Amino acid sequence: MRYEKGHKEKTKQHILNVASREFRKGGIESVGLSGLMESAGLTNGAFYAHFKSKEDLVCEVLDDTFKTQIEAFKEAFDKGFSIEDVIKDYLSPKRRDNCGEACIASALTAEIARHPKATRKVFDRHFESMVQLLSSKIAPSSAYDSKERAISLYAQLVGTLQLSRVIPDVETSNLILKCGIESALKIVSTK
Amino acid sequence: MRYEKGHKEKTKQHILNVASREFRKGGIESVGLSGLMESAGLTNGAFYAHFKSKEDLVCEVLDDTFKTQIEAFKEAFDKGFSIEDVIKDYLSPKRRDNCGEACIASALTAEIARHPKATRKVFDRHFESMVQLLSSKIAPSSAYDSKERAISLYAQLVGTLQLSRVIPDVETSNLILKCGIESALKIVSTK
DNA sequence: TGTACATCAGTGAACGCGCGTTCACTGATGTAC
DNA sequence: TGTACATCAGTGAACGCGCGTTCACTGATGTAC
Repeated sequence: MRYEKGHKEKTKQHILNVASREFRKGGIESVGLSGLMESAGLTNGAFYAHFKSKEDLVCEVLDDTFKTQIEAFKEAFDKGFSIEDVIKDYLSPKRRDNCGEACIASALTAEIARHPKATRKVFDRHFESMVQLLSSKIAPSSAYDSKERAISLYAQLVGTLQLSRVIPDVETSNLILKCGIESALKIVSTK
Repeated sequence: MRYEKGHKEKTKQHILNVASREFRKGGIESVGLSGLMESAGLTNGAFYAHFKSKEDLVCEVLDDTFKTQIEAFKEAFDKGFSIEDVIKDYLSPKRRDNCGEACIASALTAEIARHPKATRKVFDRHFESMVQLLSSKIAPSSAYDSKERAISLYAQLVGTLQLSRVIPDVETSNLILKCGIESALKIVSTK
């Protein structure tokens, strides 16, 4: 064949990576498929050799990126980073300012809430994994309690990052990050 | 004149109300101006008699709705409702399910973060008012501390409502609301 | 070994459609003389 | 009192443009005989 084995899979993964970055940066709706394929170094027509529709792409991006980000958290924990470290990294100015490389939930939750149920189920699946991972790192009193605190924590993280991004004044924005970290640390600490 | 005095102002306010609801329901980008004007009982061409551009409409909606919602909070407090009551109402299934009538920040923060600085400044102005109002209702240790807790609280509220909306499973979604309330109550309580 | 055909990732023009925006026009009213 | 004109909120067709999607085609390779 013209292309080496696994070429198509590589191309698809490349499109997924480019789409994930552009979605997080500009929102799903603002990304056009022609522009996206051009960014990926291909032409518009090739899109449908890889995906059934734009909504199909959204599902695949959500699945792939969320999974990757949970894996990254796991790796951080495996390397010895604490949940406190992870919180501080998540709510860092770097994450705030580089939306395209940051948490997909912080960028797209509100928009995906308006997508079809099938798409939201993909989100749900990974949300559950994320909560499970976070709760396993929260100092336990009981398993149930840890899960509840993991959910609160995740909501705090997502809400904080979003507010810090919308506020144009950098000092206020930094204060928001600081408050989010403070609150998140309280949530994970045993009392 | 053909129309009674104040007619144009009434029409403009009506367009603002319709736009606010549609923006919160479907996101700003998904709302077309022709459809919007039709929903308001007018034709597309009339739009530019009231607004300079779609972005101008976004600013005016943001200004008007955010102001109204802060007023509504104030009125609730004046009527004797506590901050705990307000939190429970904010994170109720009713607010989650009626996006078009709920908090504009929970619906549009992520999208507005991608809008021009001028638009985000409108958000900023009301965010500061909201924080001030909330902090005045948080049991004080020091004024600064109350402000920080008000910011954390607002981020918790926004993040929780968004996550509860994206999750299709109603039980999980209710659990998210419950966890958000729990965490929010901890933030406002003196310790 | 040489030729005819099958495969298939990617090309690029075209489809109908709705977008934000513009603008000449309508028509009911108020004003001037 | 009657007529001519100004006002102005709203109408509705039209603009160029980019959207998601379709599809006939390309061309390099592998396979069959």
